[in-house]
Amino acid sequence: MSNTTALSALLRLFRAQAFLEARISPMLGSVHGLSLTELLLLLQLGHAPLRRLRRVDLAQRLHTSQSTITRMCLPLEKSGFVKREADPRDARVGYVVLSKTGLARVEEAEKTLKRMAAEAFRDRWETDEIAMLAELLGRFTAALPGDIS
Amino acid sequence: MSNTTALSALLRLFRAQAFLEARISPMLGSVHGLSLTELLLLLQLGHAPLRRLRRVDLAQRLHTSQSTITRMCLPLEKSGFVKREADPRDARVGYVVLSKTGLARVEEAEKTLKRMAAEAFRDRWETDEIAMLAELLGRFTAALPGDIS
DNA sequence: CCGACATGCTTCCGTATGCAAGTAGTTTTA
DNA sequence: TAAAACTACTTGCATACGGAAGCATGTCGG
Repeated sequence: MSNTTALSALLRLFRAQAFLEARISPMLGSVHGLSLTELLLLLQLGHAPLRRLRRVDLAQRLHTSQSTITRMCLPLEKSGFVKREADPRDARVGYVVLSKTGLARVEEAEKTLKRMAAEAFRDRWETDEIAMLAELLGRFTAALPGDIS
Repeated sequence: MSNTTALSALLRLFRAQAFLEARISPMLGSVHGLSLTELLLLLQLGHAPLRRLRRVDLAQRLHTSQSTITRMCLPLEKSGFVKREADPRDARVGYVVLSKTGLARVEEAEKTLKRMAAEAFRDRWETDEIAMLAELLGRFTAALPGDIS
């Protein structure tokens, strides 16, 4: 039954994510002092026009809540990786802008992540199979804003 | 470059997981009163021999810490879904056993999850593509114990 | 023009989680 | 066989997160 296949794919997706996050997150933290979610936030900013996004758009792109964005940005501001910027047209919105140092940091961390991604696929994977996996996974969020890669 | 493809696949995996969890988890909670992680825990027990597992094995299968298992089991015990059982050979280990009511509940919730999985793949997916995705994702954790599905 | 509603963000509170330390029990080793 | 090392589990502490409420601002309809 196709339902069973769909369930298997879903369960394996959750399992693979937990497995990969458990391997990648500690390394990322020890090398660059960034959590995985922080890196994903900075990557979103790096790929956004003018390297800046509204907080509500960040929340949507990361599938998280606005309050999480608010709190995640505090240490990133203290570290100088992002800066706050107001919108002259609408006083409600607060942009999160990636700074120069933030850009440098995210590029370093992206290299590390790229290395670990290659490591995760090192055995048992052909190049076209990795591309196939990326294509299939991309279907879930291809229509949504914020598709890095 | 193959590194870039691997990075894309990894980023899309994280993104797809966040997207799907955001859709599935609230539904699961409102219908069955279970969080996604609780359901995954109960599913592990349901597929284990004698419907029971040591806490340390549960932690390994769910890629989480032992302390999380300890705390997650408390409300599940209160609800009567799981029971504690000692090992006569080794007084250190505490088995977590799925009860009758727990089995019934997990089977209901599994049906819901199966429906939502089918829903997630409803558009833009052929049956063999879903199977392909499941096969590819399974490679990450196929060698590890606790592969449901 | 102004009252009602909508939007963007922050704060408060409850919950979930990992890590380190602590406890109890088992295995290894000298 | 006794001390040391290891294992399974629990607890304390710090952190991360979501949802509801609150606040400021913007928009719409009469």
